[in-house]
Amino acid sequence: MADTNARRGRGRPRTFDRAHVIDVAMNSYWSEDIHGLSLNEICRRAGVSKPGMYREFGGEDGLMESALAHYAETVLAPLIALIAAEAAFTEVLGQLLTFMTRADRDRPAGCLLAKLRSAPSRLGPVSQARVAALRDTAIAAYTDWIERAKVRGEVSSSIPTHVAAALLDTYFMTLMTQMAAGEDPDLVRAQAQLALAGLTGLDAYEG
Amino acid sequence: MADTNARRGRGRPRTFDRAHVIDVAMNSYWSEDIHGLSLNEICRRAGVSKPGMYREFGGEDGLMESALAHYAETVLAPLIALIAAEAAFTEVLGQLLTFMTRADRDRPAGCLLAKLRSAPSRLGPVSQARVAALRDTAIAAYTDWIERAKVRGEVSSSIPTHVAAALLDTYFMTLMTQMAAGEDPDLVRAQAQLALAGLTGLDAYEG
DNA sequence: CTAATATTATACCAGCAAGTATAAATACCT
DNA sequence: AGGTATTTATACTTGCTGGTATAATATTAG
Repeated sequence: MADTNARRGRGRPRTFDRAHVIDVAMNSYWSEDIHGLSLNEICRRAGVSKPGMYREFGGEDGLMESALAHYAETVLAPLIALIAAEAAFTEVLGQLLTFMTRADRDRPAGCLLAKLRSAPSRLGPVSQARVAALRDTAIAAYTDWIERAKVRGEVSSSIPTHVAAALLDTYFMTLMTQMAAGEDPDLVRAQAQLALAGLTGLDAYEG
Repeated sequence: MADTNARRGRGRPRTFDRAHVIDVAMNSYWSEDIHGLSLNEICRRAGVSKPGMYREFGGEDGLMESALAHYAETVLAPLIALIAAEAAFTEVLGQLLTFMTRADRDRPAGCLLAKLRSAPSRLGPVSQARVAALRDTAIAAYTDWIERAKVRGEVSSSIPTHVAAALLDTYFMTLMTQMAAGEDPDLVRAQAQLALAGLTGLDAYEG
């Protein structure tokens, strides 16, 4: 667990806790305005010197990429797994919407990936590459999801898969941005149900 | 027209062209990354000194608000008028989508209001207030539009008006952000048609 | 006990931001 | 002509940023 400093050799013993720094960075980027959050400030919060940060991550870009990678592993991966599961389309969609519009006290509102995607100028090349890769992963998962649902007749085959996948990607990002902005979860969810009703062919408000 | 300096009195004659400065600022904020665009740079582009800028607009906040107000008058007002017109809901919606997804060489891609709304930390209090007011205006226009369409049976009365209005607001902002990001206009439009199909009850891809 | 080495922490650098003090310039009025 | 009012332009301040040079510190190897 906490033995990030297992290796013993010559030289001054390491006090730099990589995992802790990544955790601080992830939560900071996740919960606050990215444009107003400097590397200096993260160093302060993590109790780490700036040269240490550069030694470990190579700079702001590397730190951001590491934070995003950690976010993908711990937060995004379970959602991708849910999408890949064999369950009814509307069932999975409902679970996703419920999860995304839940006001969770433990974790920040919104989505770190959505934030970084809407602030590309703030990202270095490494972070941008990771953002693009995560986006591709998501699109691929949506594409597979839609195609499976079409086979089952849960999604109309008249809707081009790439359009449906793009809409899921687009709207989930929008939804998480709304949640990050503190908008009313009920209204956010109602909008999403209406926006995504076209996928299933059902009216969101019928019956 | 060009007589912004009509008044003659004592003192050095004014060379500061307010309308020109607002035009430069509007187009700069509209077409470029707001977080990377400094007041210094706009002064340079408009050929104006910084003290002159402060004298005229009070600072960056005032300039931004003036640019946004000019945008609202020249760009947004015609769209609001279109929405307020008495025409079939799907007809107006189609015109709006066509207009918004058109790659116009004359004006920058995207929407200045959408940009400012997604960068609230970059805005001063005056600009923020104007953004909020414009949003309220838009929501009111959407609300009225939806209600008129419901009376005509063009929009199902089972959809709460405030949800429909919120979705229009949300999705138009998203759409314009996508256009500003240079995404494929055809895909952007297809997504929008799918996302808004639930309003009219028609499948976007049926027949 | 010394030398080599790995890590830390302090203090610095250049660049750019928003905002302002101050002095020069150019007009009208008497 | 000379005083007064108004605008302009130069140059400055302060504060922050990402990034780095340098010196102190703490360990192991011999």
